[in-house]
Amino acid sequence: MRMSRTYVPVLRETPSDAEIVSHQLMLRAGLIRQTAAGIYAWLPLGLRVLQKIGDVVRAEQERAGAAEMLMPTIQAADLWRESGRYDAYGPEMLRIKDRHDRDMLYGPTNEEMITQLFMSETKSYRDLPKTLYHIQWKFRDERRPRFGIMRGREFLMKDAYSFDLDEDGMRASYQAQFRAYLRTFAALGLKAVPVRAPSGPIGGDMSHEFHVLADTGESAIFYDAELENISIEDPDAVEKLSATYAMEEEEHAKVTDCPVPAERLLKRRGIEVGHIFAFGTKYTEAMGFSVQGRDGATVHPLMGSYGVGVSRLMGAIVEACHDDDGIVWPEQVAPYRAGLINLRQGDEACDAMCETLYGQMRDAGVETLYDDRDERGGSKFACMDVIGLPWQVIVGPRGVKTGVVEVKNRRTGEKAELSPEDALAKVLA
RNA sequence: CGGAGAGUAGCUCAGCCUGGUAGAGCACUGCCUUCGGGAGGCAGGGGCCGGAGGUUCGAAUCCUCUCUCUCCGACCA
Repeated sequence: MRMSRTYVPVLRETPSDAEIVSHQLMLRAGLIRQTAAGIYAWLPLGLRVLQKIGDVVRAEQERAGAAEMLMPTIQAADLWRESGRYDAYGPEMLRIKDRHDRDMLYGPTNEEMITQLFMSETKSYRDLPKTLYHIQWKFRDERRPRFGIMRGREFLMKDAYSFDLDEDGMRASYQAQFRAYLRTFAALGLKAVPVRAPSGPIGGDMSHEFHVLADTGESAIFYDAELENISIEDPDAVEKLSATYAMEEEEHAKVTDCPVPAERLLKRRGIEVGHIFAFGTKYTEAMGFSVQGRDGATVHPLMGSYGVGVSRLMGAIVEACHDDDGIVWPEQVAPYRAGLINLRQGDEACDAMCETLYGQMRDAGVETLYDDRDERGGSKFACMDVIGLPWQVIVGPRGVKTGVVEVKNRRTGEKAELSPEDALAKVLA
């Protein structure tokens, strides 16, 4: 994409109402703009990142055997009356009326809806187990939205729902998602710690929060240093992680005899990006969903639900991946792989070199953002650094004379003068 | 929802206390000089000073109400 064609409103100054660095940088890099309290528009660059995060999430859900679908954002209040949550939910739920004065709502989550959809054609134990998910916009009318996209009112979330015949099955579904989460966060280049979550009507070991470690995280977590030695490649990773001490500050405070020796107990800050829990028959009972078992008896399937804050993840990634000059995107989610900088737009030789390279990069499958604007070099450098693409290919009159371009790695700052062919190879590798 | 603060140019902000022709830097437009890490000069464009009432000869400025946004706290992917 050419800068001259897209919309990337990079800000030189930090907007005054952005408090944390991820919010500041997302605004400065032209990824998002706020349109109301806690509600954001995703500009071209921001949308690309959002989609890439979604792609990673999808790949791991697919691997875990969860099938993607898509449920609506607007739901009927009657559905929520069936589970009793319409009255229980409180002012966080955005309630609206349609033209016929029917009570509707903008969904904050989808347990009722998935149950209703799934139960209508599911009558036998042979139809289980199943895990379905979607990636959809949610709305929760937070009392106080803050931290930019991290605590917005409207947010993009992956939520999966599992249905099982018995508790062993539910546990297996839960663990499959647990594993998928470990893989997902690792694939995004993040270090995530699964933390035993307080709630969970089923029991302490069936609800976990996943926290991305970042100094600016909202919550403090305590965990056994041993946890960091557990590889997610380990076939028993889920069991081992589940058995390793990790608690949020509040819960940790309640623990009277912590099993971890003081020198092994780490305190870190984290951003909650995922939450999984199993809740059994709560909704299947309330909504009258039962299937017939092998023995002919009817049973209520056991459910679990598994959320990932897709839009929040973007904030968490920026929080974890930036330096003084701007964002430093992990390759998997960078809006483009490379930025092509023409230092002398309008110079015949520079333009020609850039156009050739741009075409070659495209043909080689390198997603490229070409800064073809008539701007000074210095401003293009700064702009590209803020945006934070993994690679920069810099074409200037000095190098063009001798047939070389400069390739810079955004993360390491390493620069090399190379022939265009070698530059392309470097960016590809 | 309690407490605090802010709304003036696209962005960052001054002006308000003490009422009297609406400002600066950056950004934007044109020209010149520049051009390898957010250059310099000259000339321009751009504002119902968040909104509504009030006080006054006169309100960005004082008073009242209201809307919006931000921060702190209690709640949450």
